Amino acid sequence: MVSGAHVATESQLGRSKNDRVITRPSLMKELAARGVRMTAQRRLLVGIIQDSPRHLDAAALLEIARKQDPDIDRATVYRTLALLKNRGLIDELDLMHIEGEKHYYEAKTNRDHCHMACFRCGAIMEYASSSFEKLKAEMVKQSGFHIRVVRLEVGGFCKRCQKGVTS
Amino acid sequence: MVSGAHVATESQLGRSKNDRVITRPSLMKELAARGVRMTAQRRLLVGIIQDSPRHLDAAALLEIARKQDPDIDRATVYRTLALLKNRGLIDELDLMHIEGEKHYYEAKTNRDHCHMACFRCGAIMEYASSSFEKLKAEMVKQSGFHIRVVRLEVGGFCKRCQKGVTS
DNA sequence: ATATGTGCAAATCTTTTGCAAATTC
DNA sequence: GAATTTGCAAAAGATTTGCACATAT
Repeated sequence: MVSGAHVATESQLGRSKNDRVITRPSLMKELAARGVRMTAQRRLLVGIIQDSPRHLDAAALLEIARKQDPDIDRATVYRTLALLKNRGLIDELDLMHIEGEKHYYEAKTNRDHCHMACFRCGAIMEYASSSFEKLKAEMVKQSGFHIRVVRLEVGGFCKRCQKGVTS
Repeated sequence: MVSGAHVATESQLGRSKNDRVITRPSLMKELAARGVRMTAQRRLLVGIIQDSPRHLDAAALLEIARKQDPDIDRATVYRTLALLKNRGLIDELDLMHIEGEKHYYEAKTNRDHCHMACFRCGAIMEYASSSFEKLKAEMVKQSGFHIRVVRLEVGGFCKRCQKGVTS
């Protein structure tokens, strides 16, 4: 695939065709495979992250989780996120700090992809392409660096918002 | 330039040849061109950012600045960084949160480049290549997104640290 | 002279931590 | 039953803000 590229809004994630498809392996299975002890809270939080159509920050995740379990604590959310992050099961995003300094999370996908954040409307678009894979391969080859995590984020203005941009 | 790529440690920045050279336009001139009012503190802070061979966080910048002007305040540092960031004159980096949640800054360079952070030794390597430029061009073309800022960061293990990595 | 920038101190926002009680394997 | 996880409450780290005074053009 030479020019293959795919732009997807979050809700379209996984619906494109062939090798452009972005999928998310089951977090639950990955945790089981790693022999991680599962508690009720972990199952709840992991399930929410797995299924969320949008990128959640810790506060949003907590809020959603509390609908199921009002007693769940902020600290548990952070501890679970750390657990998942350390095992490489979720990616951490800033989304160009479009809103505060908090972090956003998403279940690791089969392909690394870029997040494009619109400074005007706040939309987040995802972009995966073979060019990105090539760039990564090139970096590895030329530097000998062993890549664990990649984060490519772009800030600017989406197509719709470009008209009338002043600042 | 097809396979052209350049890996540089921070101190090597700008020393590679031809179109691989990474340079930093003068912040001072850019500010003047934008008609920004210059104060003694701004000159001091901007000069430090311009000349620093390493990526500075707000606290480090403050500390260095205080050697020249012991009265300069943290708030001024943050306000100056915001000014530069808003005008697109500096880039903000996380360096994969290799050390806390703070941000690091660098004067905008003529070419976007990737930062590779080694989780073991903490080294930061920079990587610019035509492939990166191509990827950006492709994103713009396919999505219609107008790019203002790009951030590509990689975490992992540098060549030297790969032997004996367990976790 | 007027608009803008600064220091100070307090506030805010996000994330982390120590510890006793609860839960999992 | 031993080891791990949780809630709570407090702390920590990074950044922002209101306001009276100082500075730049």
